[in-house]
Formats: sequence, structure tokens, C-alpha cells
Amino acid sequence: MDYRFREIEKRWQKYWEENKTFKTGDDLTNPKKYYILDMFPYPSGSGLHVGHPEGYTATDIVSRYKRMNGFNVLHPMGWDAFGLPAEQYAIQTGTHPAVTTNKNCDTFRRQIKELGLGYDWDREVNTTDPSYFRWTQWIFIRLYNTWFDKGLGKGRDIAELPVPQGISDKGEKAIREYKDSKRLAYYDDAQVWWCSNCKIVCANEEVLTDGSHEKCGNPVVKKNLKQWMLRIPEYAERLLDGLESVDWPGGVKEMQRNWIGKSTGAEVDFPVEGSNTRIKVFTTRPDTLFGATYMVLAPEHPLTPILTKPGEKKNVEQYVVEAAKKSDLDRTDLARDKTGVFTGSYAINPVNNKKIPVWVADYVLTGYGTGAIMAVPAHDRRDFEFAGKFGLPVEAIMDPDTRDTDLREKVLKGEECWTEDGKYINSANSKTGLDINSLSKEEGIRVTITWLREKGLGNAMVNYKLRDWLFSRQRYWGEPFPVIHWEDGEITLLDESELPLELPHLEEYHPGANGESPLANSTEWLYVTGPDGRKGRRETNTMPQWAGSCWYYLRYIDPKNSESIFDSDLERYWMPVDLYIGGAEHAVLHLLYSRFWHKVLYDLGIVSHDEPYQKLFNQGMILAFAYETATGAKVAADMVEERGGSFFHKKTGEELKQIVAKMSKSLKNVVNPDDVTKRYGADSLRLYEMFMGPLEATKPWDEKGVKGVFNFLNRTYRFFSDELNLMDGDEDNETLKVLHQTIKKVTIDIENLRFNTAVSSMMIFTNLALKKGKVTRKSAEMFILTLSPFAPHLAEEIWHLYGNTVSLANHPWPQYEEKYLIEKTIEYPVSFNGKMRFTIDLPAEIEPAEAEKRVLADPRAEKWISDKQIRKIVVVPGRIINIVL
RNA sequence: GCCCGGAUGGUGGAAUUGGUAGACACGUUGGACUUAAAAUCCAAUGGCCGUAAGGCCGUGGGGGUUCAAGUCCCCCUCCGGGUACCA
Repeated sequence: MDYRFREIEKRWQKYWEENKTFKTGDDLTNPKKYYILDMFPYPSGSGLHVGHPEGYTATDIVSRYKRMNGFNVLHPMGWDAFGLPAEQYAIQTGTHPAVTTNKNCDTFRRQIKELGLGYDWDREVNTTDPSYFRWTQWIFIRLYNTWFDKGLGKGRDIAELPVPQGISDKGEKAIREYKDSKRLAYYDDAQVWWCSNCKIVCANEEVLTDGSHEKCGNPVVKKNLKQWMLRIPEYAERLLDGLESVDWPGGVKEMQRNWIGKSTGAEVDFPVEGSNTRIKVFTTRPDTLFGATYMVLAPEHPLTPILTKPGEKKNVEQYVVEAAKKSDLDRTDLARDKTGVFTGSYAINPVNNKKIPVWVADYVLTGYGTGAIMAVPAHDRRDFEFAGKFGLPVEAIMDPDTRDTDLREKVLKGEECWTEDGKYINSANSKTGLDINSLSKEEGIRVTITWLREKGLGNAMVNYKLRDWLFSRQRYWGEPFPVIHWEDGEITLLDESELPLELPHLEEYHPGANGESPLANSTEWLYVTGPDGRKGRRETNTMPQWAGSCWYYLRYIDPKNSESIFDSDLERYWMPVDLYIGGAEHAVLHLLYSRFWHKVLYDLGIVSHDEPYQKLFNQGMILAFAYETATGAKVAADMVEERGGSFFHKKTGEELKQIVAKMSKSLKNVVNPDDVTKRYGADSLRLYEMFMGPLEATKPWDEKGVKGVFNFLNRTYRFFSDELNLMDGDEDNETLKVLHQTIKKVTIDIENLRFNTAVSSMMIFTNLALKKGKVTRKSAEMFILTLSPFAPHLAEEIWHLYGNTVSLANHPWPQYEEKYLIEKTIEYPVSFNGKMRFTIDLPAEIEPAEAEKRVLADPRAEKWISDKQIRKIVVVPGRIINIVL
């Protein structure tokens, strides 16, 4: 019978939809629950590309497998639908982003259904739906009303914040300011890239390396704008700790640790000569204080203008302007030339009372540490380069621990930099009373910190690279903040009962004046009057796209609840997410932000677990073929023709090179799953996505490869759908063995997310069945069940042909039996000096000594031994025999 | 720059996690079927030498550990992801 995949797939998709086959069970007494989650997509206008179904097919297979193993499965899908493209489209066409968004969601939903992916569509969420973002706003209010209690190491309600006597004495305003300084969400100036031509804030990626705006080519500068910020660094330690308990790829954990960037050290105050001002620095190496020969302030440091002497004013001001044009990446790039200017001021090094110059340089960043450093050029590479360039003194305070005498001499003379360990020298001062000479590094650090503390000059300190999270965007298409700015400067949040605060309908989506979002143009929405007659203005910023994706996994649990964010019993049952699959590009930001919110909700007693995602897996990216000329110019795929295995430009006839690149509109190499489904069917697409290679690998899409799995499905369908190929009675021994091997392999591979080898083992079984010509009905049924999570339409069809009247989706998973897998003999490879020469069949249970004897008795061994002395024979039971000559 | 990954036939990949390198596919070549094509089926297919038996080489490059290295260690090259307003 022909494999009529179009008809078959349509039939079963209809069946699943009508029977709600994949509806989540509501039996909370079933202890076997499995919450399996895909990173939900941004529904772009171009629809799905073949990269999306990769992860979705993987989770679908696991879902179906778990369901067949008696699990209560939660497997939902939704849309991360706020975002820039819909807004830009609105600016151009005036179409409301909600219209565009809904259309795109419809396309995505249709495409996903046509792939036979078994989601519970009754739980679909959409971040742009007011009934969803109502709760995003609700969480924001929670963040605003939470402070982090360092003593307890957890977030608490702001009402429980103890206000020091000195502050409460000063009255309401002081108390309010104190509380605001502790809230997890706060409103303050933050630096953003500003294009004065377009009058908008730019994303880093929109700023080109020469500091110009990608869209208009005009230079961008950094500008301070009032922004909402979240104090994620308060949770740094918790975010580090939590990584210990989750089953995530090591690389992702490592990236998160590095991103948090914990470093321990000390903060040290440097008095400024002739002033009461002190410069506070953070250093991981307080033990090198004796080597500090100058100081550096970040250009944006508040003391920069104050410490600049009149004679240096022009230089410094110009330098600060220039620095504002550079990105952090440019500024800290080790390979780049260091720049800086002298302020004219001097600080006093507290350990030896030496006068040291204060410079301004952009290799020091405001956002990290205190925005000022003490420079120890003898023992820090960046400081050494800077000192060399500007002729600043280099004083070695560490005798290098090296055998390279030449290098050691240079270091001691200040001609080389030494960042490794050594013995302290020149590290004592009788007047200040600090002496760390001859101590080890740890002791040096400890003694110096004790000394600093005693003198009131500093203290031990932990610093994190992790910065406050800039949580607002100057956009229309995002969640509005439930915030009112009153004319007297007070900020209040809406009451929960007033949520959701919806977006106003606009005629015009152009940005507002002075970098405000388009919401600033919606005067009716914007201005409010309080019950007391006080006038106020709503927040015009909206939340970033991260906001909706930070907690969507929680809403899936109870998506239609209008009373609360979700039901607690349901949350306790379903959380944590058992398996989360998505792209590695989200390794840090999304996953870190999401964990942060979850921990706050946990501290407030809203969720029951400290970590949201128990197991994480990153699927690799799918690339596509692209073409380039000999000079490396890219050629759009529709301009290329293939002739005899080579590729040529259709117009110029030039021979082109086939390369592998990201799918992109400009290269015209985007593969649409619809085209593949039309030609080969959804089961083929699914199977190919899994067969291409390991789920985590980056791999190129090759249409020819689809043919391979299509052939397999064709053969499988033709063989197993034909009654003539089925027999009653006992199964052939070889068939039985391979069948059970296949079930075992597929079972273990699904558990380990190794789908590519599962598919190949099923191919092996079908190939054998075809060779044998007949299999028993029982074998056929077991095989079809094994195949069903991968090619569900085809499997349901054959299952139905075998006389079953209900879907196999809830049929128990086939069990393999070890007794069919036992081998009586093992084919041992025999190698001489590690080179395999021949194989020998030996009983599986053979003793090593007996194996040795049998090998040496084999005539083929003679040739390799000849007259040589046998030095050793290694027999690894079940594996190999190696004879060392 | 910094952090995290990766590199195996003409191509995608497999390799019991230190034990026969190339499973399973694609492609190619030859054959069968056909008036022909498609589809399907059968066979061969890492490179080099050889009629063959067989031999030598071979997992990005260089070194090392081991009876044994694609797998472990050190150094290098190239490619990909992230780099906080793309999400």
C-alpha cells in the first residue's frame, strides 16, 4: 500500500484535536508528573523556520514517551509576543501591533499543529494578552515591594524593613527615600546609547564599531535617562548557590558563574591631598597596596569633575566626551591602546603616605566595583601598559617566584609586569605600622585587611560583575508599568485591583519627544488626577521582552485563573519544570533573569521551589547552505544553480563555493517547514530533525537528508501495513534479538535525548524485517509503539490498521527483555601492539587465561608473533585482546 | 578582548565513555526492473599501493600519557554562541 502521508497526517491531527488527546491530566494524586517545556517563540512575521521544530520535536517525543510510561504530562506552548518588529511595522503602516501579532500567532499555531506536535492548546499563553501581562505587572509590584535582607539572605516585604532611628527621626520623606533605596525595583538615571538624529535609544547591537547608529549612520552618545532598574546583584549569591542543585549543561552553569563574576577583596579609601574627599576603590589585591603608584577614576565617576584642577579642565572634559562615545567592550579591550588624562590632583597612599597622581581613564568602568581603582603597574597587566604609555612609576613589591632570572631582574627594576605569586618586598612602613614582607599571598591579604579595618580605611568586600538590570524600554509594544509619577515627585504604584493597566490605542507609533516612548503621545491615557486633586503622569517606559518570558512557565500551570496568578496546589504539583529545552543563546540572560524572579517569588512564599528549571538542555542551531564567490562575496541562494555537483552563479556563470551559514533573509536560504511537509510529510520532517545529528550540535540543513528518512518511513509503512507480512506463531530468533535491542536502544536514547541514534536503530530493525520478509504480529505492534513518539501519524495509522480503536498515545510503552539480548559468543578483536589484526569468536563466559590460550593457538596469530618475544597479553573481558611484542 | 562550545570519509553523523574508527543515512558508481524516466530493489564505496591475498596511512595541527587515544593532558589554528536595549 502506498504511503499516503498527506491523508494520514490530516486524519490523525484531526483525531487528536477532536479527542483532546494531549490534554493535561488533572489527577493530582498521580505521583508521576512530568512538566516538559519548550522555550516559547517570538512569533515573527516570516513564520516558523526549520530550526523551531528541532527542539519542539524533541520535547514532543519525550512527552509522548512519558505519557506511554504512565506520567501525567504537562506540555504547553505559547507566544513571547511583545517585541520590536511589530512596533516597527506599526510605525510604517499604522497597523496596531496586536493585529500583526495575532496574525503571526495564528500562522505559528497552524504550522505547529501541522507537525503533529502534541501540545495542550487549552493552556496557550500570550505575553501580550492583558489577562497575562496583568500578572507580569503584578510581579513587578511584588518586586517593588520587596527588599533583600542580607542577614537572612532572602527577599522580604518592604513593610518589614527596619528603618534606622537616625532616618525615621528625619520624617516621612527620609523614610520613603530610605525604603526606595532598598526596593528590588527602583527608578534612577541610567546610561543608554542615544542617537540624537533619530531621537531614540539604541540597542548595543544597533551601534556599529565606529560608534555610529546602524540605521542612520550618525554618531551615537551615551546619555542619562530615568529608567527602572532591578537589583539582581542582591541575589548574586543565591543565584550562584542554586546552580549546584540543577541538572544543567556544565558550560551554561560556568557561563552564569562567570557572568555573576564574584570576586573577593577589599574596599580601600584613599585620602585626596588638600581635601576632605576620599576616593573609594575596590581591589582584589589589597596586599599590593604598597605598589600602588597612581589612581584612576572612570570618566563618569562623580569625583572626576571635582578633582580636576583648573589647568587640566579642558583636557579632562574633552576626554570624558570622547569616552562617552565608546562601548564598554571597546574600552576594556586588552588589545587596544590605553588612553587617559591627568586630573592635576594627588591622592595619598594610606600604607606609606606617598603622594600619587589621580588620572581619568576609560579602561576603568563606572559600573564595576566603585568606578575607581588603585593602579599597581608592577603586578597588573593593564596598569603596566598604562604606566608605560604615560611614564608613571612602576614599583615592584613582589619578588617573582620564577626561575627565569632575566625576567625576575626586569620585574624588580620595573621593566616587566609580574601577575603571579612571589615574595613581598618593599611592603613595610614603620610610620603606618603595616608590614607584610615575607608573608604568603593569603596572609598578606588578611593582614592588610585587618590593618585597613583598624585604621578605618577599608574593609573586606565581595564584588560582583553582575550589574543592576535595566528594566525599561522606550517602546510602545511592551507591558506598561503600573506606575504613576506625581507632580510633587512621589512615585506610586497601582493597586493590584487596578490591573491590568492596558496599552492605549494609538494613531501614531512614532517615539515621543526626548527619548520617551510613543506612550508619551497618548495624552488621554498619560495624565491622571488623584482623589486628592494631585496631578500625575503615567510611566511611559514599558518593560523589556524579558519580563513576559521570566515567568511564563508558571502561568501554564493555571493559565485561565482570573483570581490569582495560579493556584498554589497546582503549582506545588507541577513545579519544578522537569525538562526545559531551548537554544544556547539564552544560556545567560533569559535563564538568569528568570531564576532571579523565581527566587524572589520563592522568598515571598508564592512558589514552592527555589529553582524553576530542574533539567536544562540546549538544542543546537540549524544552519543552511549558502554560497559565496572566490572573493568571499555572498550570493543569494535563488541565484545559484547546481551542475554536476558544482555550483554556479545563474547570471555570471561564475563557479561558487558552497558554505554553511545561519539562515537569513539576505542569503535567501531560510527553509520553511511547510515546504518540507508538503513534499515529504510532517513525520519525515520530524524524523529528519532528529536524525540529522545530536540535538545539541550545530548542523546544516540538507534537503537531501530528508529523503533518507522519507525512504525509511515509506519502507516501514509498506511493510508493516501489509497483512501478508505478518505471521502468527513464534518469532525468528534474530528478529527477536534485534527487536529487543531496538526497544532498549530507543528507550535509553529517549531518556538521554539522543534521538539520532534511536532513529538509526529503528532503521536497522526495518531493514531486517524487510530482509526476513515476515514478522509476527506481536513484533510488529511492539515496533510500531516504539516508533510512535517519532512518527506519530504513521504509527497511529498502522496501529489503527491492526484493529485498535483507540489512539496509541496512552498505550503502555513496550518493554524489552534482557533474555533476548544475551550473546553466547563474543567476537573478540585481537590486536598486536595495539593494531587490530583479526577477530576470533570466543564464548562469552571465557576465562582470560583460556582466551589467551585460544588466541595463541590460532594459526593467524603465528604470522604476527613469528620469532618475536611476547612481552605481555592484555585480555579485557568482553572487549579486546592485545598482545604486546 | 573576555566567557562557553565545537572540528571524524565527497556530505550529515556513529563509536559500548580509554578497547575492531566510519554504525545509520545522503551522495556517487555499477547492475536489475522499464519503450523511457521517476520510483523501487541488489551490489560497491575513507585514502594510497596491489590482479588478489594483503599492506601502509588516517579522527583540524604539533607534542605527551598508556599494552591501547577520536576519547585523557599540554600548546596552536580555524569555526560557532554569548557579551547586559536582538530575544
